[in-house]
Amino acid sequence: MSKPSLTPARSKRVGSQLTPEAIIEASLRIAARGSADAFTVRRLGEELGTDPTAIYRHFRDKDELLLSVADRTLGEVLDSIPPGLDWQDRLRALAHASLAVALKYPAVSSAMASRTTRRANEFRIVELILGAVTEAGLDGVDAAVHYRMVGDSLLAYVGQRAAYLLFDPEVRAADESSWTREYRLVDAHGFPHITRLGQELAEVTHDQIYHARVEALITAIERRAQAVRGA
Amino acid sequence: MSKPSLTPARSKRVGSQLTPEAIIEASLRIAARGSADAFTVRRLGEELGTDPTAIYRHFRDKDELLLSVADRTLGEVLDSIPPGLDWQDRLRALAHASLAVALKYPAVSSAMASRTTRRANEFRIVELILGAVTEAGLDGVDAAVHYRMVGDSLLAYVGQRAAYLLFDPEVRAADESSWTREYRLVDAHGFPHITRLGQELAEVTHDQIYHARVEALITAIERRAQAVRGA
DNA sequence: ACCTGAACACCGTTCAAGT
DNA sequence: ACCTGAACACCGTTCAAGT
Repeated sequence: MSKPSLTPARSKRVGSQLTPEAIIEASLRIAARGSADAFTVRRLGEELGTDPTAIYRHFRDKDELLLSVADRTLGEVLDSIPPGLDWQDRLRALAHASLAVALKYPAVSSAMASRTTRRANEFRIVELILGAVTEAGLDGVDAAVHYRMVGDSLLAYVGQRAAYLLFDPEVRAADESSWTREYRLVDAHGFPHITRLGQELAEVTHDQIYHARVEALITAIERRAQAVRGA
Repeated sequence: MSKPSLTPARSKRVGSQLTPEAIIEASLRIAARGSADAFTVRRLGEELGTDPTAIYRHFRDKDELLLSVADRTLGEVLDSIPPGLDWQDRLRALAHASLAVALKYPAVSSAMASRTTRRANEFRIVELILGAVTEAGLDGVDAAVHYRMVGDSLLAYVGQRAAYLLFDPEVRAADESSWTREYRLVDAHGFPHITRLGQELAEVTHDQIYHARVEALITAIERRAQAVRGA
């Protein structure tokens, strides 16, 4: 990672001021490098060609910057959801886009798994989910609770996947191989199910789990809507 | 946090050696203090009355210690699941116990949300979930995928709740109040659903969301079992 | 064989000093 | 008004030195 000889890092900073916009974009570039490049204040200074502490002139602290950066990634999620879908496919498209963006910017998504940006694009996603559960037939408390179920679950899922991407390669390798190593060595009498399903457990894919988790949310909404209609 | 005058911190370390056991127990005591006391190597040294680096004689690194500590907390989860429940109630009891233990040791649960301990108590929990989905009527790939759906979802959920507990009080306060502040100020024409459901969104409880998320998992298993029986 | 403690390579953030 | 850079209070981990 030694500097190339021409420009310091990116824009020359030709007398021009640093802007929140430029800081957010530099953050996205760093985050997009995944585990290869930690998203730190010092690294951000390098990327911007300024002193690391210069960002404190534009953001109160790193957390406030993170919220702004995260809301920008939510914009990317929204942009990739096509119009004209029914509520189920709208939620499927949201899940798909959320995962893609989370894997693109793992440091951001991982840090946001328990958080709220409280910014413009988050409002739009909330409105989108509320529209979906409303179209499904829910209202009032039911709509609010099922919105939170969907929103929190998606956030948790993509955050879980993103965090995994950020671990040391050797930690990840050890976790990944557990189904073909530690779990294959368990006592057959004490653990009959693990023994019987060893092969299948080792071969489960992220895609299968993703599908099961997303469809479980949709089914739950359909179920509740049916119960409400029946009453 | 100045030392009291009598004993250094806990056991006197009366010539006796440090043991993995003592290190794990000290870790659990620190983790149980929540955000009041960060789970760091230096803090662990204080708690044990030894030099912080002494633990490297017993664990390769902090991650390996974390896995051992986490597996101990899984033992607490297992101990609080009563016998004799049908598969649905067994999963409900597992979810309930997992959340309770995660909120008791937030630093551990938060760090484990994307991880595997690959140790004894984890094997027992996997066996428990596989037993439940088998009793529900699933087998082979279906059993494996639905086990992962349940296991990963519970881990993500309790990790999400635990991580939230560890944030600065002011960060948490800002996130919590968003439903009564930022979300109440959105434009009514651009965000009709948020506007209409503002009150309900602000009043949703953790309990309601937890219930919806856990029941969604159980329903998904029931659904798949019905589909398999029908074929 | 195990523990100590200095040291290293990192973090986020503050604040006086520069322009 | 904004950026710089030294400094502070932290991290996890290594390694030579002690016992």
